[in-house]
Formats: sequence, structure tokens, C-alpha cells
Amino acid sequence: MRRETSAPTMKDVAREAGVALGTVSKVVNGLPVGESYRIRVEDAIHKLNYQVNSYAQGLKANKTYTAALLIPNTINPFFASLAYYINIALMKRHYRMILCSTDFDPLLEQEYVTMAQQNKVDGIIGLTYNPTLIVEENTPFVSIDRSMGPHIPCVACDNFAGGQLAAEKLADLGCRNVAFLRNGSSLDNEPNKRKAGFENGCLSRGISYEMKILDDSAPYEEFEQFLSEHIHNGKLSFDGLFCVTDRLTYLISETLRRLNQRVPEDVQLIGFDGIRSFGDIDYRCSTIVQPVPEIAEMCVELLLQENMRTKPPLVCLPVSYAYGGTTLG
Amino acid sequence: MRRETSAPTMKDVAREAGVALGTVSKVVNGLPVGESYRIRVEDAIHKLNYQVNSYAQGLKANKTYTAALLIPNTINPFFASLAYYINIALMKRHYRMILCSTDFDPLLEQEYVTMAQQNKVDGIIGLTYNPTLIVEENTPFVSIDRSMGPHIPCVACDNFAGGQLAAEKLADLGCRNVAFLRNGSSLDNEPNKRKAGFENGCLSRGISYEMKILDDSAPYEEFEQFLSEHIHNGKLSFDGLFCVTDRLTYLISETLRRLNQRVPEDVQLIGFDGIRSFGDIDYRCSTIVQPVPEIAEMCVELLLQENMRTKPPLVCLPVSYAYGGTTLG
DNA sequence: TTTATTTCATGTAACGTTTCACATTTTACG
DNA sequence: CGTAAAATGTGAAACGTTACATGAAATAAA
Repeated sequence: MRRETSAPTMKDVAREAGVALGTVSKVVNGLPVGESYRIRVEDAIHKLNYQVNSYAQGLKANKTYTAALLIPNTINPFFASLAYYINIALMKRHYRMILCSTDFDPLLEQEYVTMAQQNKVDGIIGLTYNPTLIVEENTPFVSIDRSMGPHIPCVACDNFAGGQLAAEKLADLGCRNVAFLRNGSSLDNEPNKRKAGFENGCLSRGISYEMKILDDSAPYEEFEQFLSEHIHNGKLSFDGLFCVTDRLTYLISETLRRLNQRVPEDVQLIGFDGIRSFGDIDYRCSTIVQPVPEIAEMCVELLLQENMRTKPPLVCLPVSYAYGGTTLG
Repeated sequence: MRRETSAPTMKDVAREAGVALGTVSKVVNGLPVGESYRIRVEDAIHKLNYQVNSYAQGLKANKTYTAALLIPNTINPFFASLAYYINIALMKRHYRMILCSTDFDPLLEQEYVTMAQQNKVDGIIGLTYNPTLIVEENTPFVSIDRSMGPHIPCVACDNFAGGQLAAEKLADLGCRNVAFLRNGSSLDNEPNKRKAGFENGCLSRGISYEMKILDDSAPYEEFEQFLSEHIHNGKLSFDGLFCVTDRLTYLISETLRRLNQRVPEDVQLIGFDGIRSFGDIDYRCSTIVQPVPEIAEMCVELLLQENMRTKPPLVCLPVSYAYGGTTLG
């Protein structure tokens, strides 16, 4: 007679081993228990192929060893690598990770936060774009790249230093006329500081610079137009460009090719993020590299409050420069 | 007096609204209930900011609306896109997804399967490399790219047709001497069929071909050596190469560049997967595109057994060719 | 051998839901 | 207006754990 109908419970194990329920619980949780009892219980567990029901555990303990990660998607390599390293950091601590792809949709973000809270996750890590995202007071939350108030820690790379580094690098490589190109969310987030850092770097090196900032809604074509307008007699008036992401850098390099400008001979390009071909081969462009593994680790540390110090409002992690073919060095 | 200590429960709502527990449950689950009662309960829910505890629901119902996805990582763009589309397909059905990055480690794969079962997930989707992976009989499992026995459905693109298409395409583009290059897992999985398909295609078009198959442990350098050996008087004896993945195609194209062979003028390259720059821009190389969104959708459909037909052992989804610069068209 | 003390298995209550038999109210009909 | 039938709210039991108070057995002391 088969009974595949439902998985065995602790009660089944207790019956099989001829001991009390509490004894099985102790064995399962490694609490002290008499040698002979332990063996009987362990045998029964093997025989029945028993596995604890972590939903029952979660209900009882009000602790689920589960965290939710909110990111727009895993298509963009930067988000994908963030997801990977956060997953690893959580797994290392025996936490499960629920992945929530928000597609940049503020409503979806809110929906997932609510879902996560219902699911009684132990915490949420979010790279979100909803300026009025409501997170329950008693759900730990760590934000990436955007400050969400004094009680919610934010982890980001040092975007200001990154901008500055880009400017200095371009200057060192001989550029005298540079520009900063930016598109994406117009929200007040950390990546915005790349602009100020770049500006600061240009000023300190005494090179002239221009800014072209496009928000979400603007079509990419405006960049193409901007660049064409700066071409006189076939020559681009910029000898260096700093693009807000590696993705934009790639698009710009394609545009420049169409405009008959050579990269890096005529104009040098520096991006931001540190994206590599197929995730782990060479850099797609010369870039300011975000320390993604460290960002991930820091998010998880803060989320699980491993050190009970008061949470800092903002953690800035150091960036570095990497050569990737779109500069002279 | 504050009571932020713990989240409100149904019992709290019932007390607040002055109704019975069961009535609250009915309101929460949209079951018929008297208008005046419904309003009282809904008010109480709002006032207390009540949210259901899905762990308690899961315990009671033995259904958790959660699935686990096992993939090596989200660094590799193919896996990353798989994760994204599966996530979307699950979310659409109000299922949560636990992401498990296995790093190609068979032991870790087994660990995650066990974990998922303890977590009482409603099912597992896995792209795994453990030939002896043990999955409990009563946990639905859908495998990607590898057949795991008659009772576990496997979803893959039509790898044979893909190989054939690559051969035909190369032949159409004028190639007469081609080769197939493959590295990666030596497991008997679906992607292995690319070779047979390619062979078949070459034979039917009457072009000569060679195979260079490297397994996991072989260093990439062997490809470089293989190619050098086929260069006579500076000229490569192949005019077309079919590489098992886009990733390998990229590495090979770099190697060819070092060997002073021009792509696609001297030798045309076709890869497999359909990887795009930054996930959504242009194809990194000419390639056989896997229908990732359809694969994802099919996995989820089979997992949740939406159509109660007996599960097919293998679902093959059609591939297509996309131009990406490493061929003449 | 008896008593005091320690050790450790036992079994029940509780976690927050859902479900279902039961009780109560409302509606319909004669 | 009274009774039967239909409609609907109630509260206890159960899901599979953990924790704790209880009691039994084993050990140590007298």
C-alpha cells in the first residue's frame, strides 16, 4: 500500500521511532538528546525520507531565512551581476532569495514590496525607482543607488569619485575638450553624482567641458544630434566623452562610427559600471568599474544587521578605472 | 502605548471589527459575506494595516505559490535572460521565484533541490549538470536543455535544427570548408545535438567539415592551437566556423584577429544562443537564436501543469538565424 | 536502602491561517 | 402570523513546527 499522498511529518517520524514529537524536533535541530534516542530518530528520518517543513518553521519562529531582491531585470548585465553576487552573499548565510523583476515600474515595485511583506521575508534589498515607495516600518530594507530616508541604509559605489576619476583619466590621456553624456531616470539618485564629480575633475585639471543630460522620456536620437552639431569640417570638437553607463558608451561609440569619428583615435570614451563581454571576459569599453561583489556583500551585511552598530545612511564603496579599448590607455 | 512588536493577525482584525475569525478569512479571500460585515472588516484591515501571513496560508493549504529556479548564474547573458523571462512568466501567474545560483556545482545543485523541497516549493525549474540529481517524486520538476528521465519534462530549443541551419547558412554564404567548435560540459544534454545537426547540414549541402570538441577540463588554448595548425601560408583552411555558443564565438573571433584572419572576410562565424549587447541592443555575432521567452513560458506552463495532458518528455522550440556582423549576411 | 538532585523524554500550547459543522438570522411561503 | 427553508455568521479543529512546563528515570549523596 502506497502513501505517496503527502510528505511525512515529524509526527510520522515520532511514531516510526517510537518517541515523542519534541524529541524528533530536538534531533532535527541538533539539541542535546540521548544517544539511543538520536539513533532511533535518525534511522526513522532516513527510512521515511523526512524533510522539515520550513513553512511551519517560519510560522512558528516568525523568521523565514528569506530575502527579496527588487531589480528592474536581469537582462541588463549590471543588474544581472548584482543579482548574482547578492544571491551568493545570501546563500552563504543560508538565506533564500526571491527575485522580483520590476521592469522599472513604480507600481510593480510597490506590489512586490507588499508581496514580500506578506511573505514575511526577513528583509528586502531594492534598486528601485519609485520615489514614494512605502515599506513597512518593521521590514528591514536596504536600498541600492538611491537614498530613501534616514532610516533606510543606502549602498552605492562612490559615484562622485568615479566621475572625478573619469575626468582625470581623460585629462591624463590628453583630452582638452570633453563632455558628459547622461540618460536615464531623472530621479535624485546616487548615480547623479557622477556629473558633479566629473565637473569637479574637469575644473581641477583645467579642461573645458560640456554636459548633455537627457531624461527617461527623451529619445536617444538627441545624443546623435548633439554630437552632429559639434562636428565642424568633419571633426568633432570633443576629444573625450564620459558616458553615464557602459551601455550608453556602446550606443555612442556606434553613433560616432556612423559620424565617421574614430574611437579612440579621434575621441576617447569612458563609461561607467564595468560591464564585461559575456559577463566575465574583457571590458566592453574603458570604464569606471563598480565593485559589484562588495556592494552585494555590504547590502546583505546591512540587511541582516550582522554588526549591531546603528546603520549608516549611506555606504560609498571605492571605484576603479579599467581600460577597455575606447581610450588610449 | 505602542504595539509595534508584531504584525497584526486575523484575530486582531476580527476583534477590531467585532466579527468572528472565519468572517475575516472570508473577506480576505473574497468569499461571499454580508455587505455590512465586509465593510466593517475592510475598515479594520485598513486601520490595522493588516497583511495576510502567507507562511500560515502555505502551511494550511500545502501550496506556497513559490517555484525555485536552478541555473549556474546570472552572469552569463543566456542564463540571465532565462532567469528574467521565467521570472516574468511566474510572476504573471502570481508565483514567486526563488533564484538558486549553482555555479555549475553538482553538489550545490543537489543542496538547492533539497532546500527547495524543504521550503515546500510548488515546483522546480532547473538547468543542471548533475547526472544523478535526486528529485523527490512529488515535487514537480522541469528540466532545461537536459533530459532527466521519462517522468521529468525537458524543454529546449531545437538544437539539431539549429546546427543544421548554421551549416546551411554557411553554405549559402559561400563556405566550402567549415568546422564545428565546441567546449563545455561533456554531459549528454540537448545542446550536444548541435553537432549532429551541423554534420547533417554539411552533408546535405555537400561541404566538407571538421569537428573540434573540447570538454570541460580542456584549456581554451587548444582551440588556438587547432586554428594555427590549419593556417598555411597565412591562410586559414576554413572559410566558415560554427561555434557552440556566442561566448565561444567571441573568444574565437579574438583569437582569429590575433592570427591575422579577418572576420567575416576570410572566415565567417556563426554562434548559438542569440546574445545581444547589453542584453537588448544588437547581436554580438551572427547566431542561431534561442527563443528564450518561449522556452521560459513553456517551462512554467509545464511546471504548473496548466493543461492536464500527460507531460511530454521533450519539448523542442524553433530557432532562427540572426545576422550579427561575423558573417557576410 | 532511602532521599535529594540532576538528567532528559514527554506532551501540550501556540504560531496565523482555512475549513466545516453548527447555530443563528433572514426570507419565503402557506 | 407561524413555520420551513435558505442564507450566512460563528468558533473550534487542524496544518507542522517549536518551546516550555511537567514528570519520570537515573545518578549521587547520606
